[in-house]
Amino acid sequence: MMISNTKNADSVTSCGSCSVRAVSFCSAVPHRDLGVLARSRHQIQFRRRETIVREGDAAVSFFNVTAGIVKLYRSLSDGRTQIMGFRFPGELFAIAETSRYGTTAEAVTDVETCRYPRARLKRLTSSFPQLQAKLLQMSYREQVASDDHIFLLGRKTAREKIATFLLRYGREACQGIGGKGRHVNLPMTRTEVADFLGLTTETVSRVLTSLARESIITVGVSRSVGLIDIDSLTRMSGK
Amino acid sequence: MMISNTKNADSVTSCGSCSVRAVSFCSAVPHRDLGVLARSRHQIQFRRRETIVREGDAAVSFFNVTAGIVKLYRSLSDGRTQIMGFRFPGELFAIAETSRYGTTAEAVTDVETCRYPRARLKRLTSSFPQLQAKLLQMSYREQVASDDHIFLLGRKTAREKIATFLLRYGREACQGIGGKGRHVNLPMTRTEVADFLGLTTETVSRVLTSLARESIITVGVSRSVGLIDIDSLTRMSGK
DNA sequence: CGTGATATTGAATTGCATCAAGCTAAGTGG
DNA sequence: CCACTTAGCTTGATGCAATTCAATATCACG
Repeated sequence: MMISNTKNADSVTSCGSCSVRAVSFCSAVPHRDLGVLARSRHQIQFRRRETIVREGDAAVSFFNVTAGIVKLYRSLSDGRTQIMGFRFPGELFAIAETSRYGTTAEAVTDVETCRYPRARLKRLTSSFPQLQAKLLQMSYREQVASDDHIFLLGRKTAREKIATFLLRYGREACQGIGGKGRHVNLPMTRTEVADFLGLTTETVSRVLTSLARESIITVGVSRSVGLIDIDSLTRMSGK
Repeated sequence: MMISNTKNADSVTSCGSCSVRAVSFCSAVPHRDLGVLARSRHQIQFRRRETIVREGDAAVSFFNVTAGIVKLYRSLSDGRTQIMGFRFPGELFAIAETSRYGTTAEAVTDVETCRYPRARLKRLTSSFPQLQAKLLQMSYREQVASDDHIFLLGRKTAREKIATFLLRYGREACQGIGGKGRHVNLPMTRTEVADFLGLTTETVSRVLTSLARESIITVGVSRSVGLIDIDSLTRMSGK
């Protein structure tokens, strides 16, 4: 069994040939300076279910996702858990300038990241002023996503929540997978979907089977969902 | 009756003597360059209930609150409304780099703002690199607040929501008002509280009277609330 | 092929919403 | 300055969407 959290020589990628560079914050670093960036980061992998950073711990690193999906969440001692959001390849997490991490980050799938010391960030942004503009842009985009999520949690019904989720994350999570682009393999469990949408697993399950009975979706094995009637889903997503 | 939305000569403030400068984004502009900033902005007032920007409109300006409170919200055609957050003096809104405003902004109290053309922002940030760092810091702080709100909406009960709100916004909204620092005059209506917390006005009212019966708070006239047993409130806020 | 983790389904419960009055306070115009 | 008006707030009765509790079913994996 492979030990995780270790650099795996096979998978070390140079920044120049990185698959997420185009969409990631590193796109703000000029090509000829990528060496500076590469020297600042460690490439770290995590296996599904592994905790990457823990809410409340001293915030020493920030991360860039290069492969896989990360969830950011908070839990109460009584077990109530809310997932604030997911991070996909090219997205950053644990970057807010606070002394302690504000959320726990956990690998939803096997994940590859670049880890940077936060202390290095100041030096990087002063070396590459574009970087700050890029970080700001990414932060604003996150804010828009948070506002969407706030509306969903505060005012949408279970059906609307699920419809929104299937359209929004189904697509994002599995671009390029499945026939006709409307068959998605959800990477997250029912519990994770529920903890994201402010529901229970039972309710998620019930809504999915009810949508399937109405032939709006199909529910297959291993978290595959077919989006049959996207128009209905869109209408019921409450937009 | 005064016409709103007009510059009122009496209340024009120079940036140098602005009451919110210390805490606002303009603190990143050196004192000797405040003239540049002042020439970029219009000071605009809004009366309680006035809409400042409308969701979906072309995003031409961003605003800095200098007095009063602004709410940011989205509505569905069926009337469901969710307030994403409030903006207090020194805070920015409508600044995310999108072509259209993502939320409606409305004055909760009489409000004074500085309005800037978005087109000017690029020039300002390139003139004052500190500004970008400040904007990023403010954006991250907002993100933390959004995460708090997401948890509240997704996982807290009505009582926990109200307790959290009273502690968090009661204090913030009325610093310096009232005896012993624990008597707050909520500036927002029950409907606004409800639309912020994902509840109905009736539930807000019921929870408040129930907390009053338990002598945890007192509910007075004109939205004044006395926080009697702050420890109980803190415990029940679900932190 | 068995075992633990995930997912579904059913029945009962409940927290909050909805519907429906009434009440209170703050304006507003006479 | 007072009666009228209306927006805002409270309270009560009832309904229902989603949770909770409890089995069972199915999948993934060694």
